[in-house]
Amino acid sequence: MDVTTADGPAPRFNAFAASCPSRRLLDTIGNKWASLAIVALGLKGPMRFSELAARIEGVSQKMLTQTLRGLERDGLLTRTVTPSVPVRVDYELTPLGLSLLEPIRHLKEWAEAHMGEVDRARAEYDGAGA
Amino acid sequence: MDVTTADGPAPRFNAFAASCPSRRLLDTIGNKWASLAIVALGLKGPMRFSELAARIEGVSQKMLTQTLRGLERDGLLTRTVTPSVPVRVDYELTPLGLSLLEPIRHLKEWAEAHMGEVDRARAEYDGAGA
DNA sequence: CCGTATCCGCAGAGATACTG
DNA sequence: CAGTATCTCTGCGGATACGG
Repeated sequence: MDVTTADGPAPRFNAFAASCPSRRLLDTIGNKWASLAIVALGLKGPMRFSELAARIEGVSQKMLTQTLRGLERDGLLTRTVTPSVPVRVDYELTPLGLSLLEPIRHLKEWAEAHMGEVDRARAEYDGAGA
Repeated sequence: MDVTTADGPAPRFNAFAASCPSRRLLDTIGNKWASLAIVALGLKGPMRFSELAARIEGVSQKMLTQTLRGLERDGLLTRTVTPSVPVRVDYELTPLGLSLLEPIRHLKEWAEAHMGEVDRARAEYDGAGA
């Protein structure tokens, strides 16, 4: 989709432009359902479609399918279809997907440690404004 | 949207629901321009509005203003207005904002290390599909 | 120089119903 | 059970013009 940047031989990574890998990563894990799916699979191991749907609770079939497809495409998880009478599909993190749990954990830790401050700052800001 | 989690004593953080702090954090740093602004300020120290606009390059005034306001509201940066003849406004990360650079750095490192694999997986997936 | 206000277009999220 | 297809509608994001 991104044809904006010509086609340089990926000279450096520190670009602030859209071609930066970090930006693309944020598009993935910054996505509401994608991060939840990754964390869910990371905590519980392989899961079926309906398990994930129940676990995340709030996601629609469409969004879940779309999200999982994207993650599969990115090589973060595998999709295994067992053609039994009721079809069974299992999703499992690849090593690559598992490795992504680490930075996500750091994010989570920061959130748990500091979101209280953010809430306070927000309340104060809103209060002062009003 | 049930209000069951109205004001509990923050029992656990592992919720997959929207009330989880991690989710809210993702809303912030998952935002295209917010992360770039934070990283820019982290690398270069205090910056003026126009500096940021030039640095990020691609952001509109509206989006930049909106983003910076949001980050200010969250206590991640400070906004200092110097009422000179042409108004001068400086933005600077707070300690809280600086601390956020750490998990972001982890993300960046993962991206630089693994986005190549993601690209390959994506190419293979697309190729096999077609 | 910095910011606000307004309008508009479009991608994406959700609900629903159907197929294998 | 898992997934696709279709429709609608919100609201983000961009361009523009104006104010302090």
